[in-house]
This record gives sequence, C-alpha cells and structure tokens, in this order.
Amino acid sequence: MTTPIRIVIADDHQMMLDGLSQALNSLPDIEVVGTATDGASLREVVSARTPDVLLVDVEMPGMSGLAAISGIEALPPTLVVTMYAADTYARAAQEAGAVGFLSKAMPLPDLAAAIRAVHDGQVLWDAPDLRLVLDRYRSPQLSERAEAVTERERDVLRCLVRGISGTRDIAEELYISQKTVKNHLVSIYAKLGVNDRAQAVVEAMKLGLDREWTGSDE
Amino acid sequence: MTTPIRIVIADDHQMMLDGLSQALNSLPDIEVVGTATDGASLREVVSARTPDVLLVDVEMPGMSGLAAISGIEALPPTLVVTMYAADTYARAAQEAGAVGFLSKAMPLPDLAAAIRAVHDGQVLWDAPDLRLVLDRYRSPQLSERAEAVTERERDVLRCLVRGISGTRDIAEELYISQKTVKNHLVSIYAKLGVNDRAQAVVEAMKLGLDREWTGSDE
DNA sequence: GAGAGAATAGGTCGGGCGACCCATTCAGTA
DNA sequence: TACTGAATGGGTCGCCCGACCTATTCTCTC
Repeated sequence: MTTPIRIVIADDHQMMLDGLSQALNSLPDIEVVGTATDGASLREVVSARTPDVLLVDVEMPGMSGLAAISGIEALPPTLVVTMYAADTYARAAQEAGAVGFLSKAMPLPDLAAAIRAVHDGQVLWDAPDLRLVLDRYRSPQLSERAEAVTERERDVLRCLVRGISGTRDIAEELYISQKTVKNHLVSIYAKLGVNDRAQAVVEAMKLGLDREWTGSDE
Repeated sequence: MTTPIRIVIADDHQMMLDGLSQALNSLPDIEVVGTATDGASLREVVSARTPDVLLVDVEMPGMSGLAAISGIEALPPTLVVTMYAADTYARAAQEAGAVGFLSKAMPLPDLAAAIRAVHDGQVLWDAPDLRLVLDRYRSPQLSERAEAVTERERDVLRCLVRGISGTRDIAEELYISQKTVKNHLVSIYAKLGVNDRAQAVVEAMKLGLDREWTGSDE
C-alpha cells in the first residue's frame, strides 16, 4: 500500500493546529505525524519525526516560522502559510528554504493539493499558474489496494457503506444477479485483504473509498 | 436520537473555517450547518439556518465579527474567538450579545466543550473557573441510541471496527463464550436499528462510537 | 429484601454467506 | 488474431450467523 504523506504542522494557535491536523488526517493519503506551537519545538519535532512535508505558519511567537526552518539542515519540502495575503514574506520564505507560500484564505482542499504537489517535487510560489498546478493534485492519492478495486466493485462497497448489506438487497440496488454480487465481493475481499462484509466496510472507510461517492451531500 | 448541536462558524480565513468545520463535524454531537467569511454573509447564514450555537471570529474584514452579531435580533448563544489572548474584546463581545469569549490558543476539544456548554445555557467569560465549566462538557453527548449501548456491547463493537468480525475471534479477544458474543450482537442490532455486523460497523462509525476507545493514540 | 438490568451461557433452527468449480460476453491491446 | 481483464452469470457445499427461547449470577437501586 502506498505510504501516506507524513507531515508536521506548526502554528502558534492550538485551535488552528488541531483543526488542520484533524481535517488533513481524515484524508486517506495524508498523515499528521507531529505538531508544534513554536519554533523551538518545531525543530525538535522535525528531527524526531522526519516528515515528508512541513507546514509552517509565519506568525509564531518567539522564533518566527521562517527563522525556525532556516536553521534546519535536512529540511523537507516546506510550505509556508500566512494570515496575510501579502507577499511580504514570500521572498523571505524562499530564502529560508521553503518551496511554497500560501495564504490562509485558501480553502482546505487546496492546502491538501499543495501538500501533495510539494511532496511530488513541485514548487509553489504565488505564480499565475498556481491554480493549474494545484488542480493536478486535487484528488487524494489512494493506496494501491484501493486503486485495484474496480468501478463496479466500488458500487458494491458503496452499498455496504450505505447499510445495504444483504446479497439480495445489493443485487436489487445494482440491477444485477445475486451471484454477481457474490463474485464482486470475493474480488473485493482479495484486494482489500479481508474476509467478510464487516471487515470490508472498515477497510473501505479507512482507505477513504467512501468519501468518493458521498462527496459533500450532508 | 438526540439532535446534534447545529452550529454556524464565521472566520475570514477559509483555511481556518474548513479546518474547524471538518474537525467539529467529525464529532457525533456537533453539526456545522453553515459558514461565513464576512459579517454580511454571516447574518444571512444565521437567519437562513437558525443555528443552536454561533461561533464568530473577532477579526473579520469589512464588518467585524462583533458588529455583525450585535445587529442580529434572534441571536443564538454565541461564542466569540480571537487570535489574541488579550481580553481587549471581552467587554465589547459581552455588549454585542456574546455569551462566551475564547482564545484561539485553546485546543479544539476545549472549543467543543465550550460549544456544548453555551448550548446548555452556560456563560463562559474568562473566569478562573472556566476550566471547571469546560471539564463538565468534555465528553461528546452521544445520541440516545448510542448511549443505550452498554460497556460490554461497545467492546464487541470495538472488535468489529478493528477487523475482528468472526464470533469465535471476538469471543477469544474478550475471553467470553461465543454465545455471549452473539447475545451482545443481538442487543447491539436492536439498539442501533441494524440487522448484521456490516451495518453495525457503519452505524458505530457514524455515531462516533469508534472514537471513544482509540482516543488520540495516533 | 425485592426487583431491575447487565453480563454470562446453552440450545435449536433456517437461511445466508464465503470458497471453489465453471461459462459467456465484451472491451481493450499486443 | 489472440489474449487479457472486467462484468455478468450458474451450481454446490459446509459452516456460521441471526432469531428465538430460556437460565444463572451479580450489582445496583428502591
């Protein structure tokens, strides 16, 4: 299974830190492995957790976010975020070793896309083509296991997640025979490494295979 | 089933808004029914969605958060949050009609507790006993259905969510007979309104019955 | 002390599930 | 052209699950 992107987040506001952590962690391809509320602890966390990507707020008490990262030798691809839209810090961020600069006015899905982008080697300065670059990293990178699940098999999984668990019910929902449902389930079990419907539901939710269809309907 | 607390959040930073929304929404007893990034749209959203609790950032462009809420007639219990720890705005917030004032330095679980507290009629000024009040609203108010599930039944559900789905496996995990496992499952099905293990897993996750044990271990 | 509810446990029975065998059709591809 | 993989479909078999009934022990609470 493809390893999720391991990130560390630094922000002096605990509430922002918790919110971002939880929201980003809920994505199947991003894992928050550490957080920091000041420059000093940021350095510790980074050297201890060796994240794939670093997310740092400029405004931090004591040591600024930029000062903190400029002192790190093995600096991972780093995104700097700021409350102010101004590019005041852009130059400074670049000099400190960051590979991207974003405003907190940006929506969360874009932040996730930016994390995937810099993890992929992209550089994100507030260029006119920022949007274009992010668009290429919109959808979460699902694991290999999850990608192996075919479209029709996902339909069956979706039924399970929606509470339609009986073979007969799934068959009627998808307008196919009960036998075909069973065959799809067998394939799903093999691909997800599980043995029954209950485990398949757990894995589907873990891998984020449920967020693809429901979207934002509630 | 107990209705979740319907809240509206206002913050000029989209990223903060998205992070808080998603994090709070993931709690079983809180539902974000609307968001706003400025004072004008805040008023619209509040009158349109009639939330149980309002969460407003002081710092907002154009109309300040305080100005926005002071103009609302049927103002729901409102929490004002600020980036600055200073109580500068405390007096102003109180006059604008807010019932609580919090710093963004506060961790997210405390914010959730504060939301539950004001929804319950509490008033949260930065009094020395703030901590005490919040402590009483720590744990999420689960729905009646979820609360009816006994401790031992939750152990069984926990096994399901962890991928231990066979009766034999659950029995060995919990050191009880297979028959007892089946009995617990029957009770669980009745309380959650489902028919089998797969559906029980879905409901358990929806109701947040899985977040109780895992806690913050990752 | 009586009663309620939770946790434990046993039995029976029918139906459904998962494992394993197979075939057909159609799309894309080498 | 032949092959591969996805989607559809059939059959059989053994086992396990869920429904229903009952019982014992223990801990609360009234």
